[in-house]
Amino acid sequence: MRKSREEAAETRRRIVEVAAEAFRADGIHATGLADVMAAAGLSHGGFYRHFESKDQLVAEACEAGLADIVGTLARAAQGCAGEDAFRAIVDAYLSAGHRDAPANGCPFASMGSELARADDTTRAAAWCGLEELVDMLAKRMGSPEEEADRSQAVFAFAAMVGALTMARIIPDADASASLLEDVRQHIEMI
Amino acid sequence: MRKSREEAAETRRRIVEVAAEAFRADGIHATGLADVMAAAGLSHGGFYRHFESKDQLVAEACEAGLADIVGTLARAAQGCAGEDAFRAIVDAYLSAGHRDAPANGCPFASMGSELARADDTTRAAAWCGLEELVDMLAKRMGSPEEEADRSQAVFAFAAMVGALTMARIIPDADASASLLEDVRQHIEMI
DNA sequence: TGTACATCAGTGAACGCGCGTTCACTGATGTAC
DNA sequence: TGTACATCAGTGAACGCGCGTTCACTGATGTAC
Repeated sequence: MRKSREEAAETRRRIVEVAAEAFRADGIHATGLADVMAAAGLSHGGFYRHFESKDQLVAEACEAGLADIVGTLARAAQGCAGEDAFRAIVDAYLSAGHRDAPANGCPFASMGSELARADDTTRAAAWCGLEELVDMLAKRMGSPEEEADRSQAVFAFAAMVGALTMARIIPDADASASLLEDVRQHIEMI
Repeated sequence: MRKSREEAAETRRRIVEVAAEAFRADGIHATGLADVMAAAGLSHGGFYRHFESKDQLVAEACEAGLADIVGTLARAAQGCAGEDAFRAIVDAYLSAGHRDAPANGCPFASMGSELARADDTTRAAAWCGLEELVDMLAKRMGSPEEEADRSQAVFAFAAMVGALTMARIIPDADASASLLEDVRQHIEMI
């Protein structure tokens, strides 16, 4: 039953991808390795041929989820220049679509409080992703000073993460939507 | 071994209090009922004399945690008037002390992503607490229009929740502190 | 007020279940000659 | 290029453990007369 090296690498990649979705959809703790392996079309016994532990998978899945949202937001800004690009990113992040599809969205909003308790490797990966996201926003702010751009980008991103997290908690659809809209408008006035 | 009605009510109150701390410290999923009951000085078998399910405890603990942070922030603002009171609340929320003591802090920051997956009762309780926190901030903003105050308070609180969540994820102490400081300064310029 | 009995807060053991992890096994792949 | 053998990706069953929940039991509290 041995698979070729390329097939094995593809399997590993698929496990990380599936895990990145499952952890964001259901939470890290609530997602079992058997769930992940089944979603990848494998029996769970083979997990340890690819990873040392669940923690290692969490770290890699976190990294993958961050690369995912970085890509999604970059695509949302494509074709827009300067502040329009900034607005496009904020709009995409604070959209009902993003709120309702955590599995493909921002790991900070979908697993933020679990990441705070994750091990050093995972938190380092999360930090690295945060820097990418902040840089991405900062480059599209266009104020005179670079330092000010970065600081504003941090502020904007914090508001985005908090708003999306709370929009998912609020059980009332209208209240959830108007929270997103409130925060969107204020960020775009920065 | 039966206890008096008052003793039983006190026991119940203690279980909720202890759970509110444990869930915020370690997460909802990672905290077992046996842990909670042991921390309350009880064997875990007696849990169902007081609650129908873990979910019910989660809802009540969420409510208790929110009342906790509302009280803490109100106390922080005591003796300050108008915008000084607003600033005092923001400072307390975005402090290193709050970051390093999640067990007694804001449930949105410590369990935000888990609350998004909680049942309707818990999410309703969380929403209710959110309204209280936003009102509390709004009343201390002092702009001409009440509507504008509320909208700014929502924005400020979203940034506070996002900032604290990320400050807990970032493994580097300096970077964590400067994120809090960045966001604090921007909120106080609103 | 005193007595008889029902109630029920809390104990401690047990339930079935799913968790992360391990392991013997399989057979196709990769390697050495 | 062909053959012999080592490697190892994936299977499926099992490990010990902790989970949420249930239950028989205890004895002090509350209630009815």
